[in-house]
Amino acid sequence: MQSTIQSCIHHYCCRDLMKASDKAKHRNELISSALRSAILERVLLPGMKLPEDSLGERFGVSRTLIRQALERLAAEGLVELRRNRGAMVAKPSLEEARDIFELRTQIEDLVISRVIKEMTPEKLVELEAHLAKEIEAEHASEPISIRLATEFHILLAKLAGSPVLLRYVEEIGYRCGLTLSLYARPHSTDCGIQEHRQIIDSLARGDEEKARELMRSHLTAVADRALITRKEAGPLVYLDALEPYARKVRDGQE
Amino acid sequence: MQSTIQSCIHHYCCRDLMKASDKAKHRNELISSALRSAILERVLLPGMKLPEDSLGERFGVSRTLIRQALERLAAEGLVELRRNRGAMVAKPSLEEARDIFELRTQIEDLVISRVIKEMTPEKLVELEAHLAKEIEAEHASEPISIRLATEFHILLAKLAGSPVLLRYVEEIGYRCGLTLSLYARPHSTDCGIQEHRQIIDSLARGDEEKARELMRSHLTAVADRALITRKEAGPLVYLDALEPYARKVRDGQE
DNA sequence: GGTGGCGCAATTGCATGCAATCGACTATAC
DNA sequence: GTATAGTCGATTGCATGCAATTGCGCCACC
Repeated sequence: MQSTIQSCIHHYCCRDLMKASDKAKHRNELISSALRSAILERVLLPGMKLPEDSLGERFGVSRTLIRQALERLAAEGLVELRRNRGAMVAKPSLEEARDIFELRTQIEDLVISRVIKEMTPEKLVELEAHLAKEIEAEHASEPISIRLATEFHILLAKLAGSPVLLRYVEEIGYRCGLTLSLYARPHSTDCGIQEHRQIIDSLARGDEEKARELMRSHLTAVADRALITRKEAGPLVYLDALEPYARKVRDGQE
Repeated sequence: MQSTIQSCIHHYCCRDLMKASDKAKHRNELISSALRSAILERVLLPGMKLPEDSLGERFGVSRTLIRQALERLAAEGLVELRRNRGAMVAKPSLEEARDIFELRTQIEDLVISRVIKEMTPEKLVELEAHLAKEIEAEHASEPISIRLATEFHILLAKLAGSPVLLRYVEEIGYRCGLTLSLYARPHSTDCGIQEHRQIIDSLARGDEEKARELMRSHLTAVADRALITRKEAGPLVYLDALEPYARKVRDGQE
């Protein structure tokens, strides 16, 4: 009796949705994604404490899942985890920030040279569409521009067609986003939409040398514009602004 | 009463060992390190199942810790984690293997240019010492040569003086080690000790161009030598050879 | 008034237990 | 004999509970 329903679901899954079940994410991944977004959108500021209990309550899950998410983010460098003293949003040092940008420059150089080898009209359309979103967000002066700018680079990595490359560009891009939120002036959203524009154009022309050069100077420019002085960390209290992120996870939305 | 002993230890720690307590690793990290070593030393072969229960029993801890370690290794790409179906040592595809080596080449290029800027006689001595270990291991034809070769590159990254760079070189180096164990002939331990020799010499001369060129050709050579045909995965049964690794963790050794 | 030790509250570290899920096996129908 | 449905054992997913650790405030003592 207890098994009939389950069996149906089970066999249904196995037969028709084999791939979907592989794609199904664990809940801890949903939570770490939510926290990642919150960090990149400056809802959680560097230095904020992230106690397992409160987070668990907010997300409607137990500390087990929260801890898994935090541990993951710590491995990515977005969160600092100190033994027996809890987690907090990472506060990368200026030197660390420079190192990350340097590494990013090096890696995205590879992205360009790969993406240009497999460029197609469809991919160009995708890039244009993303750029349009960036421009729109800038006009509305929405605070998600850092995230969108980061996602432009991630989209490039996706189009490069190497999952490995994508994974590292994502991770390093996120870390750069975090450092920007710590060091950059809040509304220096001139983070190079124009430069994204030029990169797309070079890719469209198939001009690899130019595209690589542009990407290199784009990234060093972003770093130079941003990494000047360190802003002091925001309030250490822990905000309710996290609620919308939690709601999405609780409702099982992406 | 219950608190006197604890307090003593506590205050002792706090006062005299502040740094040590920060350095103290969580047990899950010890476990993931142990598993990582086991994978790189071909004690755990690609495709082997890694059930939480058996591992927990062997390491003398609960499934909670094992799972954390596995999750970490999965994030690093050494382990594949399929929903509700457990973990196994990753079996990177040939294409993935190529991508990783390509990325590695790109990153280690940066390592060279940084390490050469901060080269000192002491660092050269360290490099020489490591090379000596490699040669020794080769003569004894010990099976840890893949690990040692990997650690040569990691040592370089350490000497580059960027924790961020070190972290990624480590991770990608480990993944390359894993792919080598899947694709390379077991005793092709000619994995370029001679080439390591030449790289050190170039670094000693301060010849950045040459060193970068050597590193690039070294890595592509390693990849080309190795990534030819795929060996079929070893037995899926799960070996007791893990015991020495487990013992170290249980005894609290590094 | 400053220094050093102790207890307490808050928080994490980890083990355990129960329910859900998966793959394999068996039985039944055609 | 093949194909489909149902069951079972093994294994993971997640919540909960208890013990250990940490930092802070309090008090004594110099």
